[in-house]
This record gives sequence, structure tokens and C-alpha cells, in this order.
Amino acid sequence: MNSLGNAAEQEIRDEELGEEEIVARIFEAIIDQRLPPGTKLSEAALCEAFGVGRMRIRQSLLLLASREVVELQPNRGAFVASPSVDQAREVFEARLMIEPNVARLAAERATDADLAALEQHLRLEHDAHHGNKRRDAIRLSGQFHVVLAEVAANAVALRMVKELVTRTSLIIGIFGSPGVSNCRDDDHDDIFAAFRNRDSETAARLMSEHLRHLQEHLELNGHAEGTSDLVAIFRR
Amino acid sequence: MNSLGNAAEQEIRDEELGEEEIVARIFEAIIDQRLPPGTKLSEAALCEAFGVGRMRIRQSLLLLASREVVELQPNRGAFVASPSVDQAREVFEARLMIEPNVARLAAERATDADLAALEQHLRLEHDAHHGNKRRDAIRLSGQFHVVLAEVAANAVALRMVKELVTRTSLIIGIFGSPGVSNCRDDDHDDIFAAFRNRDSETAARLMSEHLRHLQEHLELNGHAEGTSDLVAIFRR
DNA sequence: GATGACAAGATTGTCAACAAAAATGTTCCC
DNA sequence: GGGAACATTTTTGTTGACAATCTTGTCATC
Repeated sequence: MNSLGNAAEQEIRDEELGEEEIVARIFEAIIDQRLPPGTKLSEAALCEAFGVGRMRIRQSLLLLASREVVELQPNRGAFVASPSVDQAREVFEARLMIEPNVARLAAERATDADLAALEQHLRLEHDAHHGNKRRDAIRLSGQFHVVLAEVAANAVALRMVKELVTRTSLIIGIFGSPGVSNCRDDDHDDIFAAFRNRDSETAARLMSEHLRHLQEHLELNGHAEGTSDLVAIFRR
Repeated sequence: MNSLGNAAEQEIRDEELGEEEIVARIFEAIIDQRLPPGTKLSEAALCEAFGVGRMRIRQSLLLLASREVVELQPNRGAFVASPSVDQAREVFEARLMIEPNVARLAAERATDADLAALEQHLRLEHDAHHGNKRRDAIRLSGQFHVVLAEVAANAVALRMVKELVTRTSLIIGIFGSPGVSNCRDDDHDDIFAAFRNRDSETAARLMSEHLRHLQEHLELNGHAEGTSDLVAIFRR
């Protein structure tokens, strides 16, 4: 894994970053909410930030847009997506389709090394939680779901989970009560316990409940639309 | 719906095609197997085919690559993907995760208009089958799954199903017995019957079985890898 | 005659300049 | 002073040319 945390720096390497790396970095930045919904992603700024040419950035933004993580407004630029209520429902619906199955597969296929890595991950998650490292806690708790998809050894599912976890972070940023973390880590512990017992059905069921809990903690009713609701914000 | 069938033509419209349209057109061409796996997609040829600039084509190819429908070899160009056995398994695994749930949702949410449209679609599918219009039959039978995702009214799932159906077409092209169609349309009829009865659980179960049937009719054992296995092909 | 180096051609990747559009700031008129 | 028209500046979109790389064909050498 990468030694994260200093992601806003320029590149010091000789090699240039590829589109996929830039996309991954922006995904990360969104996951731990350094890039809130609606943030303008100007090409020039990103060129400087990543030390690459404009074309590279342009392609990266296109890829991000195809995952609905950024919105591309013609002649206006790229903005971090701010999901609508309907989109939020769609994301959770899709997660409920996929991730219980991912958890089931992962529970069936986890090697001893996978279990050890998961345990280590949960330890980090706990530390971040109790050490009041909120940003780390958010990132790790989102990444738990990604790690599960890696253990499940299905590249298609992995890609989908990455996208959905990232979009969930945006959704939490908009509809979440302030201060609420990405997941309750106790849920993660329970899921891991099912892994230990090789109880894949329980793992799937717990994942389903976990996602439902998460969704219920959001305020998906009557929240205003997205970015430029200044008129909605300032009317009283 | 579009009046398909003459998709290899140039554009006569005044408006230029957007990336999304080009991507959709290439998806279609792959679905009804006009573009077999491994086909070279040279930029110049595509520029002429769609009547757009090279940048547009380049972006379209990038999007297709991000969906793993084309493979982008650095400095060598773009090729229609030829999925490996492992990738084929992943695709079916993912379809089994998603599409039964899609079928369930669609059965719950289908309006009368949706049911009528589905019935009409099945009629077309039958006609194509019995009229020996193999290409139409393949396209329609793949499209049935896409229509279901549309009825399910979940944009995330719709995007995934489109990708997975397209990749399945490539998989059938590689691992399918020659002449086998994309799906057995009887299965589709059964699924639709469950829709009529508002029996969403049965719809989900039938979809699961349908996908399993499809997978079992392929030869996912001991088949050589992908494109340039000339050494494998010509050794005896 | 086979093998390797070399050169020509074609294709992809990158960059810089230019055109177009939007956002912002200014001026003028009522 | 408020507002609309206009000018400026910034940012995005597109085109074309150039550089790098790979493929293919040729030729010399062993």
C-alpha cells in the first residue's frame, strides 16, 4: 500500500503519473473528504498539482465523469459531483445488490494471509477511531469495503465497489449528519467474525444490514439538490 | 428506440457525435458481433467511420478501455478486448450478483407500459429467431437484459448491465460453440411470465438460472488465452 | 539460404498555439 | 445609485503539427 497522507504534494518522481493513478488519487481525496461535493476542478490547478500536461488531466476528468464522480459541464469545467437524492438511493441500491455477494465470496475465498490483512486493517481502523484521526478513520472505513472486494478476487466487482464507495463518501458529505463517520466499525468487526467462522451467509447478511444502517443514518428526505443552491440556502 | 441496422454508415447529420454516442455505437457493434475480439481499432479508420476528429475518437477509446471492452496497448493502438477465461468467470460472477436483483426490482417496479414494451420486445426476439435473422436475434436477446435494467430504474445498475452484456458478447464470441445464440429466448419468456404475476422472487431466481445456463453452454475449460496466441494455435 | 542490422513507412502520443465561450469588471446612461 | 451594455480576462475546447514508437520491408553479411 501507499504511504498516504501527503497527497496534495507535487510529484518528485522522474516518471510521470498515468491517468489511472491520477484518477485513483482523486478518488482517495474524495473518499476522505478533502474534496467536498461541488468543488471546482480547474484544469490548470490539477496540471500544477500533479505535474502533468493538460491532456492527461483532461482524460482523467473524463474517466472520473464516466464513473459519475465528477460532473463535466460543457464550457464550464469539471466539478466534484454532488449526488441528488435519487442518485444516492441508486448508489445504495446498487451497493445492496453487490456487496453482500462480495462479502459472501470473500468469506469463501479468503486465505489465511487475507484474514491476517483484514485483522490488521481493522486494528488500524480502531486506532484511527479512538485516536480521533477522523480523516484516517473515514478513509479506512471506506477502504474496508474495497479490501473485501479485493479478497473476493473479482476485478469487475472491485471496480464497482471502488466507484460506489467513493460516491457514498460524497453522499455522506451532503446528506450525512456532521461528524458521522463512514461506517460503524463495530459492524466491520462483526463481518470479520463471520469470516473467521467461514460463515459466508452470515457475512452476506451482516453486510446487507450494515449498508442499510448506513443508509438510514442519512437524511435522504427533503434535502435540496446539489451545488448552486445559493438561492435555496439564503432564502428564509 | 433507434432505427438500428445501418450503423456502419457515416454521419449525415449536421451535429457531430459525442463520445457517449460513439461508445454506444461501438458497444452495439460488439454486441451483435460485427466487431469480433481482437479487432484492431485504428484511430484513423474510426475518425473516418464516425466523421469526427481524432481527439473525440481517442476519448471514446479511453472510455471503452475503462469499461474493459477494448484493450489499449501503449504505442500499439486499441483492440477489441478478448477476455481471458478468468475474466469470463468474473463477468458471469458479476452478472449473477447484479442481474437477479435487477430482475427483482424490475418486476416490482414495472408499469403497465413497461410490461407492454417488454412483451413487444419478446415478440421481436421471437421473430428474429424464427426468421433466421441471427444478428438481430443476438442483439435483441442481449438487449433484453438492458431493458430490464431500464425498467428497474437504477442508472448505476443500468450502466453495469450494459457493460457486462457487451463483454458477454465477446465471451460468447470466443468461448461459445459456433451458432449458439446469446440467450435462450424461452428463458426470457419465463422471466416475463413472472413479471406478469408480479412474482419478483421468481423473476430473480429465473434470471439466476438463466445466467447459469448461459455460462454452462460455454467452454470455459482449457481454452487458450486471447488474441495473439498464434503459438498456441499453431502448435500440435 | 538464414540471420541480423538498418531504413522507410505508418501509427500513436504529446505539445503548443489558436478559437470559442463564460465569468468578471467597468463604464455609461437613465 | 441601479442596471444594462460593453470590454477584459480567464478558462475551456479544438485543431494541427511535431516527436516517439512500432511495424514492415530491404539489404548486407555470414
